[in-house]
Amino acid sequence: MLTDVSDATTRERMISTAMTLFRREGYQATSWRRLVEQAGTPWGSAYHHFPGGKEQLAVAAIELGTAVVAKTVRRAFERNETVEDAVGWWYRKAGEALAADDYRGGCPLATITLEMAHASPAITEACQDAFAAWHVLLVELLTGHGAENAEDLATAIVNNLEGALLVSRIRRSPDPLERAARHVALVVGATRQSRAGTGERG
Amino acid sequence: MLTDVSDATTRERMISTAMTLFRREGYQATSWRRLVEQAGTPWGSAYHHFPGGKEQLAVAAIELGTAVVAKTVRRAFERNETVEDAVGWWYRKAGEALAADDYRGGCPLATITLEMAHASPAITEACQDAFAAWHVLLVELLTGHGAENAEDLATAIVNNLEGALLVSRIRRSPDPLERAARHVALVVGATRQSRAGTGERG
DNA sequence: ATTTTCCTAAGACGATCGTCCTAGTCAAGG
DNA sequence: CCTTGACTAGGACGATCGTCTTAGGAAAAT
Repeated sequence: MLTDVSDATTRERMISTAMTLFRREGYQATSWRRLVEQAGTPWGSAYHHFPGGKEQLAVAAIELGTAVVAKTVRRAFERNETVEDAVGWWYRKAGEALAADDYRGGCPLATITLEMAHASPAITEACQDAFAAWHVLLVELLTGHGAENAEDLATAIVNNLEGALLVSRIRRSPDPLERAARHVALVVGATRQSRAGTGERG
Repeated sequence: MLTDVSDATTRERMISTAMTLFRREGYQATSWRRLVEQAGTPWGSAYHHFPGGKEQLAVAAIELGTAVVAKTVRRAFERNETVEDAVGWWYRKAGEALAADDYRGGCPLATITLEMAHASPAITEACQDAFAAWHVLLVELLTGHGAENAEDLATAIVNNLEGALLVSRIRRSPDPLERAARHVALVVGATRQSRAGTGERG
């Protein structure tokens, strides 16, 4: 009853390609036909793997995007001791990915979120879950690293990244993202001062 | 030859409705037919007023959105003395408009920016001009109000608003936007402290 | 060998899209 | 009167969309 390897491969390639195309061009501009062509997956299998249609594919792609971002966040806090360094690493990684993709990418969920926020309940819910998951994860990591007002800080970190990704993308420049990284690092540092901590990086 | 009143009315209604629909549902989901139906303008006049097609309409709608936001920013700095109050007023206004529109709206340019950033050069350029105009305007107003690092501050203000509008919209809650307002006010205040002479302590 | 199950090929289907076109209305200037 | 120009009604056009269907092929199970 477990899915075949080949089966999972076709399905996963569709989801992965969907995430990429939704990120680059959005939901509406991504058609099944162009997706299967880019993914190299059989066109006849679309509604076999996704009987719920394009909407179901989108939900799966959103869940993948959620996991990918969450993984990046966890890695950022694993490889860096202070909150400033972790957030800076995360933002820098996002900027590098954006530039490497010739400013076609950005947040994997931002475009589809704005497009479908009121058009599809299923997609809306998936996007809500994504942002909620990121927020909870960030609060947990921030608290674990001794941050004071983790709720406010997590919101600010996500807000700044989303906004900076948008502005950097349309400007085709890493500048807004880099400014955002310095901005958030400064805010985190200022917050920590009130806590009278150690604040020395290894 | 100046345009007729009736002529301008039809054209302007089309542009205004386009701005609203592009903001709510994006560029791809907004068709000419639904637009003229909503605007109450004649369907046969679409390519008379916009021979450049939907793309030309979009550019006009983006320019309108640019002007509308710029007007709000100017008003914010007219009605408030301090930078904190001005930005807080702006953010609060954005949050009220978002909630009043049942969280369908947000930034009038964000969705179309993400959708068309690589699909249409004309629309891309219009969006670039918009963000550049906002940035220049903000730097000018911030500098006029005695802010120190106006470039960084303007970037942070726009980044936070764009991100907060996205997150508030998908969460259907004013909370991220309100947190962003407090966040920016705090940052502006902290920046002003350093201008008084006290630098970093540690 | 035969049945069952999973997957794919290929396209039909109706709907909707952006665009364009032609005939016609209407107001103003001769 | 007639002419001219701006504007509109209404639909045709080809393309593309998401969805669904039918037939067939390839393993796996019996």
